[in-house]
Amino acid sequence: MHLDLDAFYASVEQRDKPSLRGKPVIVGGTGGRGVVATCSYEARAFGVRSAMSTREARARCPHAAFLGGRFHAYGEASRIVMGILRDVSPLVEPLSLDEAFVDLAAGGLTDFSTTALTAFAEGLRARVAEATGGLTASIGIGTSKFMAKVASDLQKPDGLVIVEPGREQQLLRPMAAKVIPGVGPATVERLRRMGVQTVADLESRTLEELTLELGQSHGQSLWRLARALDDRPVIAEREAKSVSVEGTYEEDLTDRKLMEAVLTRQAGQVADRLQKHGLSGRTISIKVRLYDFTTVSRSSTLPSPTDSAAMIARLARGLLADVDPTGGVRLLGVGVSGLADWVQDDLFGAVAEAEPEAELPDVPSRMRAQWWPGQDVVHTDRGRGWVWGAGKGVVTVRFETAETGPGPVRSYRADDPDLVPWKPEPPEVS
DNA sequence: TCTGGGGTCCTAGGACCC
DNA sequence: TCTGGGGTCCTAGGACCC
Repeated sequence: MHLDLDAFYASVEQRDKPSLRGKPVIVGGTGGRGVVATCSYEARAFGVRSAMSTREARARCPHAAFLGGRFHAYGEASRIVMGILRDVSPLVEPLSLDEAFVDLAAGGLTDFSTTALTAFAEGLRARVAEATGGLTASIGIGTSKFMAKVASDLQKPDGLVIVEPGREQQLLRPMAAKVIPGVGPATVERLRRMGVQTVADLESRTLEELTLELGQSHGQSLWRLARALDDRPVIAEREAKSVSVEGTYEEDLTDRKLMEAVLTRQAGQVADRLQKHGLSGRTISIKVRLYDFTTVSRSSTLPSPTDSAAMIARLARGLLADVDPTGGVRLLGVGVSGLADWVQDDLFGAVAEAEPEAELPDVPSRMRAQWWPGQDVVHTDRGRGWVWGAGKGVVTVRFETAETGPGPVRSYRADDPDLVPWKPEPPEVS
């Protein structure tokens, strides 16, 4: 079963503010560069859609209520609904605040006749409405995740569709290929060039044709889904793989110092969230969207995971040095991936995430390292060090350990073949 | 003043290792 | 003159989803 709450954020707003009922409500970014997250059906009548720029939504529906969103309220409503679903079956896979798959066979349900499923689903929709103060949900039920999801979309809002076993292909064949999850604008265009518009067209193509055009993974997935072949299980608990914070600014940023300040603040927010969930990660990334909407990312992987705001900020600022922000930057972001569900002992705050001490005492006079001008941390094959100073072709590195604090200081020739310059270009050391 | 923010998954190339 | 075949890890970018 797939359950989808209708126009979720907008519906919560209309529930909580009676004056908004029956009126167009648009929730999303309200600034000059905002987009629509969700809108009520009254707003959809004016052509407003999710992901549309708020600017355009205002032009189409100037009298709508434009709201920034109260995510606490949405989270609360979501928790209530997910709780009801978990009453039905232990196998509930939330996809977002307003959507979930439920494995009905893993729950108590034994009668899968259409009559019994209809009664069950209508009862569930009534329970959701009652427990949430009137929110409506659309439900789809089928023999796979794919079919359930397709079904829940067919009679939105406030609908219920059950696709009986054996009828999958006849339902899918006339539909546009983009009903298949994973087929977005780019794939639609490639398929169109192949002469594929509908699921039936897709089904007529061989596995070889599709994998050649779309790649192994995507091609095979489409070949299977076009035949309604889908055995993906409902997975109740999925672990997070990354944590990130990003922001688009009303006006493009042009000052590097300001960008560094933004990254530093975002690193703090990322670290807070990591710490709240007991997570830490090895790979620190930044995302930079330039004035022309081109997006670049840079990342760097540490020898061991961190959840330290200072460490993440230091790395993020260092990564920015490798990006040319000429023309202005509209978005900046910081992320941490390669998550581990444990945190290293943090004896010295920001600088305590040293290598295991056993690797440090014997600091070699030569080592492989990554360093570039402006970077104040060096990762080596023997451990981590802080750049103490750099000049006259020499890099001085101070090593620290959690046990002893500041450790030995060593100098390395910057042109030493074993002190490998980090990309992209050999650094000019002045 | 076109085009959010939080994610996931995939691909491709290079370094490196045996 | 000719230079394998697996595998892993890392980085960058892109497509996609809600």
